[in-house]
Amino acid sequence: MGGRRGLTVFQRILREALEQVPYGEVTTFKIIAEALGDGRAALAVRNECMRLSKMDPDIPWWRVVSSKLEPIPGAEEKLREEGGIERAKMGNFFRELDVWPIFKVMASDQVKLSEKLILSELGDVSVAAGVDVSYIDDRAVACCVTVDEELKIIEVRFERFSPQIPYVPTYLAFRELRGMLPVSMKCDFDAIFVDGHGVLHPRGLGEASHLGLLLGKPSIGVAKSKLVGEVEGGYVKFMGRNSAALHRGGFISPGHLSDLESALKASLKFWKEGNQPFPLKLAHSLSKSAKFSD
DNA sequence: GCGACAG
DNA sequence: ATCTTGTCGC
Repeated sequence: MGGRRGLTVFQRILREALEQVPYGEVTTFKIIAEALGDGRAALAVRNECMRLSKMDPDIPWWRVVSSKLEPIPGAEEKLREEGGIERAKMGNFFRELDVWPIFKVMASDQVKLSEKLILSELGDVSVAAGVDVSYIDDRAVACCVTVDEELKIIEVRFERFSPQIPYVPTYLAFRELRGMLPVSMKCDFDAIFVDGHGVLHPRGLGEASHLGLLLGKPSIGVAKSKLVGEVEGGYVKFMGRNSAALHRGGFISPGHLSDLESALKASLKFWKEGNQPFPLKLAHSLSKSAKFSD
C-alpha cells in the first residue's frame, strides 16, 4: 500500500489550481495542464486528480472534467449538488486558472541545460553502468549496476525514493532523476546507459543527457520506442540531423560526452542479448526484484 | 474508431 | 511503468 505519505510537489501545485475553481463551476484537465505550462499533460492531470480523490476529501477534485464533459468516477453526485455540468454547454463556463507553470519551468530548464551538452567522441569504455527505475504504488526504486568488459558484475546499488512528478512525455527526467542521480553517484564507471532517450528529445535533453550532465560523465540513452523524429535507414532524424541509431529495436542516442557513433560502438560492446545493453537489462530486472525486499 | 509522446 | 495465469516456444 502507499499514498498516505503526504502530497507530492506536483500534487500540491495541482491542489492550488483546483482550489481556484469556485463552487458550482468546473474546468477541464486540459485547461489545468495549459495553466501548468503544457496542455499535453492533460492525461497526467486527470490521473493525479483521481489519486487526490482517494487521498484528500477537502480538495475539490470533482470540479474537473474531460473536454467531453466526462467527470472523474465518483464525482457525479457532488457535481449534481453544485448545479450539474449541463450548464457547461452554455458558453463561457470553464474556469481559467492561474498557477505555478511547472512544465514551462522544466521545459526552459531543459533548453538551458541542453546548451551545455558536449557531444564529443567517447573513448574506449572499460566499465559500463546501467540505471533503471521500477515502481510500486507511489514509491520507486532506482538501481545502478556496473560491469566490466567481460560483462561481469562489479557492483550493484539501490536507491528508494518518492517520485514528485507524474509521468509526462518529455519530462521523464524530472520524475526519475531523483533516484537515478544519487544511485549512480555511488558507482564508478566510464559511461552509463540510461533507459530513455539522450539528445533525441524535443528540447535536446532526454533523461540520459540530463543525467550525464548532472554527473559530469559520459551517458548513453537506450529507449525501446520513439519519442520524436523520423526513422530513416537505421537512424532517427530530428531537426535535420541523425540523433539516434536503431539497433535490435532499440533507439540509441548520445547523452553527454559522447557522439552518435561512439554511443553505438559502446552499446554494441556491452550488448549480450535482447533489446538493450546488458547493464541495462541487469538494472531493469534487479530494480524490479528490489521492490519485494527492504 | 484511429493514431500515438521515453518510462 | 503497472495491473497479471497459464501457455506457447526456443
